[in-house]
Amino acid sequence: MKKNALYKGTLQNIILKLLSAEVKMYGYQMTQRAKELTQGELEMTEGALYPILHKLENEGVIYSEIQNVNGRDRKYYLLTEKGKKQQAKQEQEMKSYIGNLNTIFNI
Amino acid sequence: MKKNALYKGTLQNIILKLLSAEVKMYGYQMTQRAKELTQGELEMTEGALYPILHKLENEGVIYSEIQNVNGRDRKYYLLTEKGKKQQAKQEQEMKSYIGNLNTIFNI
DNA sequence: TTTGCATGCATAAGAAAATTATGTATAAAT
DNA sequence: ATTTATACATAATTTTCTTATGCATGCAAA
Repeated sequence: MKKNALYKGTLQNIILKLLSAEVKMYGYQMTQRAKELTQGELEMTEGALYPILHKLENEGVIYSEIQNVNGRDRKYYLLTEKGKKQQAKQEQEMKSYIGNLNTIFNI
Repeated sequence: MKKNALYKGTLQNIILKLLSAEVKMYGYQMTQRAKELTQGELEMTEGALYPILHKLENEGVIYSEIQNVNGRDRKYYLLTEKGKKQQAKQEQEMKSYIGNLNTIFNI
């Protein structure tokens, strides 16, 4: 099985959750945070991450601010008001999903 | 979001887990059991289910027995020895996965 | 000092894993 | 009689990811 196969379909929700827990985050930071939260098990690839971020920005769920740190540009993302609502909704769906998995795997 | 989007990548594991909890199961029965265990949230489609079953059978993870019940044929599936080992392994991966999701969504 | 690794963003091509649509067939219910 | 539930199957399409590639900077080790 592919390393991140189980996370298919959950990446967008994870990204929004990470964003909701901070004032702002940049892409690379999200990959690192996901990795540390899962003890290295979830390695978000850039090929998956950046297209999702661009799509969310196009939908008005997040917006970005370029910031220069130590002579390097970082693209920080923040939730919009719409995004905060959507995040809360999707978090509930994730909790329901996790509950269902617990039900199934604790038969 | 698509109804079963979150379950993408976990279907095979769910099927094996369901099989491990019974002596044998047939396809349609799996869709019904998945549905009742999740209060109707997970509706496994046949287009997803049957190809997975055929693949698992080709790999020697499960085997099948046709049985006629009330004048109708049912194709029952059972785990092979190899399948039982694989199921146990994948169940551990699922528990780790569920644990990681809990970590992320309980920040 | 240059070589490699980490940081940082981005996109294209391809693969994987589902959905949707369709087909066949029987049993039970309305 | 007609719809709904049961039961299996596959093809076409879509979604979502991986892999590969490209560009660029900072830092540490050799």
